[in-house]
Amino acid sequence: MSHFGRSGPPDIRDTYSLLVLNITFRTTADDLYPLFDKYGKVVDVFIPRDRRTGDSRGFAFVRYKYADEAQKAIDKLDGRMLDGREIMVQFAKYGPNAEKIRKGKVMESSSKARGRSRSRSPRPRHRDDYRDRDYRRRSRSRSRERHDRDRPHRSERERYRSRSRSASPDRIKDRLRGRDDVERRSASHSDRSMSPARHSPDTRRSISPRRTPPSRGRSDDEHSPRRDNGSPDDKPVDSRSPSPAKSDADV
DNA sequence: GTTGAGCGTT
Repeated sequence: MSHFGRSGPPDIRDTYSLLVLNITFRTTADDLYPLFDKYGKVVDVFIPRDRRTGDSRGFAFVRYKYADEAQKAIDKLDGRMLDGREIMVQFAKYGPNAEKIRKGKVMESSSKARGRSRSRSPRPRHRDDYRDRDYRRRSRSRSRERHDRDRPHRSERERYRSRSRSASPDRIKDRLRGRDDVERRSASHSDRSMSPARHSPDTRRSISPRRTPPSRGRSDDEHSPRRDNGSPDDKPVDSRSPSPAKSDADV
């Protein structure tokens, strides 16, 4: 898409990766290519996008063939106003495949680079953690995260349970309230009846398209569809010392 | 329709 119609990285043997930050969410590689290409030979321009929405994340990667050109672009494009926003251009530090990058230059597996890389790593673990979180959360915008957190969406499962009223622990609570339960139920009924959405059959489907799946409903119902259990054979260590485990716990 | 610190893909 953003690779000029090509797929995947073209070729990174001796290219300098530049990181462009603070760009607008509408900025595309095509917009950055002519801008950066003016200061040097741009090998490729890539803009990470969200896999869910496909929207730009707000930064792009520009690959230069020579460092002098890249440096020049940084000096010229860094701080430039783009679409009403000041963009920041700097050398990329971490490669897509954790390759050895020095000063934004992508070098092949060099033995000497490895030794130096060790002492030249001020904060490598910080990045690893960030990447893991990124893949899991996939949320780039902090505001959005805060927004989601603001909303105690509770687990969808809990919501469903409240409506289904088929929970065992809830039963105890209901008994304590007794009449409250009746009233609540009545209100729920009234509320449901008042729901105009019920009028539309299409809306009903929109309410929970992936909820209440007759096929895998059982699995989703369970809090832990995947667990270590199931195949104890997978853990030979347990079989080796099943007894001492308790001893250690006591101590 | 929103957002704004950061580091990447078939």
